[in-house]
Amino acid sequence: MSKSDGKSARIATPQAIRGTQDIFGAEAEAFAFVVETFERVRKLYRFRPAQMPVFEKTAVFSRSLGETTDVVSKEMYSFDDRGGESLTLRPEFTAGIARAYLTNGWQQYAPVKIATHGPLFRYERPQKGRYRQFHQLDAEIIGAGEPLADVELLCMADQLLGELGIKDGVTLMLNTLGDGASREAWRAALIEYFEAHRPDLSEDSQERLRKNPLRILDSKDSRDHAFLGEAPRIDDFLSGEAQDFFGAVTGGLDAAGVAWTRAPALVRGLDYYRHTAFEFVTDRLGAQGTVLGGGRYDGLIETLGGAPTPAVGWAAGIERLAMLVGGEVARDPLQVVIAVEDDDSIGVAQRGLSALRRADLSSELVASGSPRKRFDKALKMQPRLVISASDQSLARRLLVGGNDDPTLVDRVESALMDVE
RNA sequence: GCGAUCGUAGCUCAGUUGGUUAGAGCGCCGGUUUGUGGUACCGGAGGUCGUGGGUUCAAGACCCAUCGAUCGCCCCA
Repeated sequence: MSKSDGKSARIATPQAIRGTQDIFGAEAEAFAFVVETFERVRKLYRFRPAQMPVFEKTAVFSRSLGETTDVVSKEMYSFDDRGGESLTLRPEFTAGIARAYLTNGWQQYAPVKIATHGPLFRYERPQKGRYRQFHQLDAEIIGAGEPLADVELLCMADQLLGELGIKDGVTLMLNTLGDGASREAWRAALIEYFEAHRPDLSEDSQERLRKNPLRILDSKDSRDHAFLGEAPRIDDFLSGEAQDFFGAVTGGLDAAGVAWTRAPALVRGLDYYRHTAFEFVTDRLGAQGTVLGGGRYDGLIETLGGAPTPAVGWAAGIERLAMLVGGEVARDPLQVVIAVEDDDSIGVAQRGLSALRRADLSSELVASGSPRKRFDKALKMQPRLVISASDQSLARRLLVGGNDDPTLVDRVESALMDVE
């Protein structure tokens, strides 16, 4: 076969799907750090681990999120399976957890604190910190109607951000949407108010007026800003109970030493939210400012056919948290490298490598390339200790670094005791 | 779904108003040197210039389309 034939037979490498990511290197270290930190904090707050399927019957999401929301109407990955049933890759955690709570009888554990994390899917235009397959941390308390639950969740979120070392520049924006009656009265007043100014609103907000009037409040269009100051405020529609509830939440946060800022225009995109709504926001991620968000969703379980059940929860984008953590995450240090400086010593090197790893010492072997360059190659890997394998022994050792853990040498010696 | 910017070795980038065989640094591989806190020198491999059309005697460069990335809008974590 000629050379040109070989070229024409070349196989094209399939591309990754738009909006998906291959995470490696520093990004992967940061990602893992976020998940590990979440797991640790999760245990401190005694949230129970749970795993839900990545796909559900489409109704799980369409019913709970509302048919008209953008998420349901144009952002879901839905498909028919071989049996003709419409399934959907989960665009969020909450609906699936609520479904699992009902179908598995988790009521018996109520109030139950659940934490999970994993991939979510939304068909959106990708940009910084926003992907079609993205990953979230999630914490929920189901079956608890007390403001104490809201406070616990917020404390947990605050501590998580603290332990990730990213609290600088991140603020907790807090609001209440009131109970169902408060929320509806406020919503009606907002519609009436904005309807009167309809012709002067931006095109987007005219559309919002029809689909999601609360969202006009955080419009970025300057044409809308003139009307926001005079707009009806939720505080004027709160029932006594709703006021007390919010007061208990803010009081609890103050007692716990969690800083917060009242954000009267903060609303939730999804209809099932009541009472507490919150977002931890930053100005360091461009348009994707929300780093963690959630609230109380007392109405959700009913929309899935369950008994009225109070619940609160939050979710946080792992990619966004990882970006804030940035390059501050170091890889786990490499403890030992064995440089095989002549090929006759490969056997003793392999025996030594196994012994080191069984002794819980992270180790690598350098046995390829020019033998004379292997020691330099080992040094370049920045281990704590380099062992030279030559003349069929592991005799020569070099500690790398000034402030070494003296026990490392002892551990290596005892691990290698039977090798030579 | 809308608008804008950008796609050249593994990575970061250069490539003049279109003009021979597309370059550099880093990284990788090999040789020599050094003989151990990351040496120095020499050599080598590696590119359908995102992809497909078009204009032209001639396209990495210009035009169109497409795919992807980035930054906004929308939406949302």
